[in-house]
Amino acid sequence: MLPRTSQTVTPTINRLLYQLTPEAQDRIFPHLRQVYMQLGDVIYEAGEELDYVYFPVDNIISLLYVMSDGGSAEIAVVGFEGVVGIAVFMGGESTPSRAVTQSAGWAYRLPARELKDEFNQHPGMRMIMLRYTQALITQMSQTAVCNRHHTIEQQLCRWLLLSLDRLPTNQLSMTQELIANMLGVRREGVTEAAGKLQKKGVIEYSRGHIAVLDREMLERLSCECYAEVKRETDRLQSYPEPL
Amino acid sequence: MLPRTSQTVTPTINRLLYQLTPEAQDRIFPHLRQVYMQLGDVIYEAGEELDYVYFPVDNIISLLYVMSDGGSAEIAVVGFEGVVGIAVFMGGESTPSRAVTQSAGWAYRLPARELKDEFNQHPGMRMIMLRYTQALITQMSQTAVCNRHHTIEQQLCRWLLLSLDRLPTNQLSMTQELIANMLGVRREGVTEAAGKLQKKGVIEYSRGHIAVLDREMLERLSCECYAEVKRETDRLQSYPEPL
DNA sequence: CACTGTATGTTCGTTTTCCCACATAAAGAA
DNA sequence: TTCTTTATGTGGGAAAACGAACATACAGTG
Repeated sequence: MLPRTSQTVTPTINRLLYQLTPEAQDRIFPHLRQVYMQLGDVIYEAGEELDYVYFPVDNIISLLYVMSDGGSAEIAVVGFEGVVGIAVFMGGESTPSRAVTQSAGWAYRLPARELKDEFNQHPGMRMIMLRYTQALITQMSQTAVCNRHHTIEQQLCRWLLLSLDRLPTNQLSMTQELIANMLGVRREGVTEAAGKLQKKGVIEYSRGHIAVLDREMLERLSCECYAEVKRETDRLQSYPEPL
Repeated sequence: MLPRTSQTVTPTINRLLYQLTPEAQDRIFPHLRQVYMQLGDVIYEAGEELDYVYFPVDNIISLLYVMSDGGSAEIAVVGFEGVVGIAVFMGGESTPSRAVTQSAGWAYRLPARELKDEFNQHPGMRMIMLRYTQALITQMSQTAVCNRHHTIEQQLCRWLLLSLDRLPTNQLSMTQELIANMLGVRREGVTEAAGKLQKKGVIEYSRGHIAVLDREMLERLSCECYAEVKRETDRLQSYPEPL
């Protein structure tokens, strides 16, 4: 049996939706619909036009880039702090990446049209979405740097922390094979890194389940990339002036 | 003496400024000022608030991420097709990356305030800026993937092509040391890759000067990342409907 | 219970890149 | 010219990651 620790966050609603003014909430909420996403569900394919955007609550979506030779790499993850489908308001309508459910759970679905209208007509929604987009850009940049400079073990730590921050528990349902796809490395590389972490008592895992036992240690073993992204995301989502 | 080929593009004005409606141009152009940037000039530091944004004309700006241990990696380049300083309208005011002049030349400088006002008040400017930002996101994502999966030689080809597309000539003034900083690899790695390319007759170089002799071959030797970014950027900057 | 599919562990040789040290050579300054 | 700085070339050893093949071991199914 895998041990549990007290949860650090209990997401009940999406942070972006929460930040909306009451008036904006009155306009938007009627169009929201709760949807449940299973592990592996593809939210959208590369190049696909989006009919809906999704505001995760307790699930995690992975933005994955898949190359023509089958190689892949995760460029960012989205949880309750963000939204999936920024191409809707950025104007491109689609992106070259794929969005896959990395952790099952609930999200709010909003018709693209509604978001677009609110975005175009109300500076409040615009500011929230654009600041989040900048946070996403930061995450992508940092991923690029991380891919260049850090070891698989460091990246695994970063990845676990990113997931942990978006989940209500310290438990992840995820095989090493899938983690390898996200990090864009071989499965064996993840096995080795995970083995080391387990030996150190940082995590415990078994057949698709990972429990984080020592989060502090995990942060120490991670590269600076995790903390950098977290700091910048927090900065961008704490508003000095009221909306 | 390094040979020259006919130039493929002759940037005379920035593409984003060019796309503005005549009315928007009337509002914006009076605030523009031409500035010359020397190789190595730092446009802004990580975390620095921006007073101006810059629309390159025949120069190239590199968005560089520098880590605490001194390691670095370029996450995107900006030329006449774009703008430096998206944090101004994205709302963050600053980014964790540094902007450095990678190729000397002229750019238009615009006070951040003017851009912000136009962006907030006119959908035309908004659409142009946001679509460009999405193109930039694409470039960053692709860089992340490229860093993970491709060899130094492939990445060097991609990098040369990105630069070439933004210059009026086939000549680059750039040492291998600097290229190594951009790619986030060792100088020796670049020396080796560049040596191979020269042996193949694709490029010719000498002490800080590189001439591309066979662009077609360069594209063949590059990974798919170059073509992907170019295609998506072109898509995002060709507007199906008029502004 | 045995069976089967899936997740993880392990090994070996190879490739790529890294780190370090030093050699060579061109460009500019004195 | 000579000296110095800077750019590039080269080589040896180490580390990290890769590719492939195979071993083990758990979980769910019948």
